[in-house]
Amino acid sequence: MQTSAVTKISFKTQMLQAREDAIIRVVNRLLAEKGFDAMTVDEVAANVGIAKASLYKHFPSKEDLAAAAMVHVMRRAQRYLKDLPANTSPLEKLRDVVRWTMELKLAGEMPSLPSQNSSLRATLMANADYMNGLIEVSDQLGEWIEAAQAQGSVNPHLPAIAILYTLYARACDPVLEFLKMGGQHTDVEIIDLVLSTCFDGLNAR
Amino acid sequence: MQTSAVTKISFKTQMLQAREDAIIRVVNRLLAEKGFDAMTVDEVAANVGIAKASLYKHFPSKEDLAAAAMVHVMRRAQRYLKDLPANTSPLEKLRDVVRWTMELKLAGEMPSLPSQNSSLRATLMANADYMNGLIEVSDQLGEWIEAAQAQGSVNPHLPAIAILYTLYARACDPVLEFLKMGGQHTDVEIIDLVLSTCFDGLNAR
DNA sequence: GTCTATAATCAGATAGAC
DNA sequence: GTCTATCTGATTATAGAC
Repeated sequence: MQTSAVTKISFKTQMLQAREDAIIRVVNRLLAEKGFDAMTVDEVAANVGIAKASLYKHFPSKEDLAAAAMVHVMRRAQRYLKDLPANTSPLEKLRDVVRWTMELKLAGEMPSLPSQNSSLRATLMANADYMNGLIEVSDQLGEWIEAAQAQGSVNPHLPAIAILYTLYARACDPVLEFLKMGGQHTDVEIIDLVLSTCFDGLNAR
Repeated sequence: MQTSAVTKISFKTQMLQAREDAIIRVVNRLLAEKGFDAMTVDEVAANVGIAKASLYKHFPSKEDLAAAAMVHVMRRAQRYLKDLPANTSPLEKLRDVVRWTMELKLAGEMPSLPSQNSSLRATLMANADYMNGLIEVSDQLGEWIEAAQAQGSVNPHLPAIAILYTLYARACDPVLEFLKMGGQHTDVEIIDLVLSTCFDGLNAR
C-alpha cells in the first residue's frame, strides 16, 4: 500500500518532468530559431502538442519559459566544463568552450534573448538556478582566463572581465549566421574562422 | 508671381524635410535605446510631438521608419569614409571606421534591428537608398581589407568577407554595453579594449 | 498635413468545465 | 492537469473632420 502510493507519486512526477522537458526542448529550439520576441506562447503550445492553458500550469509566464531554457543550456555548459580533460592548458580549455558554444549556435540549440528586455532580465535574475549556474560558469572561466594570462598565453593587459564578456559574446555572434547564409563554408570552417579572429585577431601575426 | 510660387513650394518642401529629419532623429534614438521590437509608433509620435496619424502620412509603416533611420546612418558612414585622410594606411582606415562605429553605439546613436525579422528585412532590401549605401560602404571596406592583406598588415588567410562581417559586427557588439554597465571604464577605454580584442585577438603577442 | 477617435489584430494570460 | 473559450491590454494602422 505504502509502496504502491510511493510508486504512483514517483510515476506522476516522472510524467510531469518528462512533459516539462518536452516543453523546454521546444522553447529552446524556438528561441534559437526566432528569438524571444518572435516566439509566441501559442506556437510553443502547438509544437508541444498541448493547450496554451496547460502550458501556463507548468510555467507562469513567457519569461519563465525562456528562463527554463536558459537554465537548461547553463546546465549543459556546466557539464561540459566539468568534463573537459584536466591535462589541457587553460587556453585550450577556453578555446574548447568557445568552440562548443558556437557549435551549439550553429546547430540551432542556442537560445537568443534580447539584451534590452527588462522584464525578461528581472525573471532571469530572480531565477536562482540560472544565476547560480551563470556564476559558477563565470568563476570557472575566470580562473582559466587568469591562469592563461599568468602563463603568458593570453594577453595580460586585457581585464579578465573583458575577456570573459568577449568569450560569452561568441554565443550570439552574428558573424556565424552571416557566414552560414553565404553558403561558402562548412560549419567547421566557419567556427575555425571565428575562433581565429577571436583569439588571433584580424591583424597579421 | 512665378518667383513667389517657387519660393513657397521650396519653403513647404523645406518644412517637410525638417519634420522628417526630426522624425528620423527620434526613431534613430529610440532604435538605439530599445531596439525595433520594443519601440512603438505611439512613442515615436509622442517624442516628435505630432499625432500618430500624421506620422503615417510621412512613413507608411513602422518598418519604413526603421529603414529611414538606417539610411540616415548609412549616409553618415559614407560621409565618414569619404572624409578619412587619404594618407593613412588601409589598416588604420579600418580601425578608424570601427572606432567611429563603436563611438556611435556608445553615444546611443546606432539603431539596433533584429536580424530575424523578415518583414523588416524585406523593407530594408526594397529600399534602394539603403541597399546602395550598404553596397558602396561594403565595396570601400572590401578594398581596404584586401589592400591591408596584400601589404601584410591584416591576416591574409582570412576570407575578406569574414573580415568585413567581423567589422560590421562591432556595431552591435554586446561587449560594449556589458563593459559600460560595469562602470569600471570610460567610453574611450572600452573602445580601445574592444578594438584591441578585435584586431590583436585575445592571445598574447 | 494635422488632429481625434477608432478599427483591427495579435499575443499574453485566465476562467471554468471536466 | 488538460481542455475550450474568453478576457485584457497593447500596438499597428486607418477614417474622417478640419
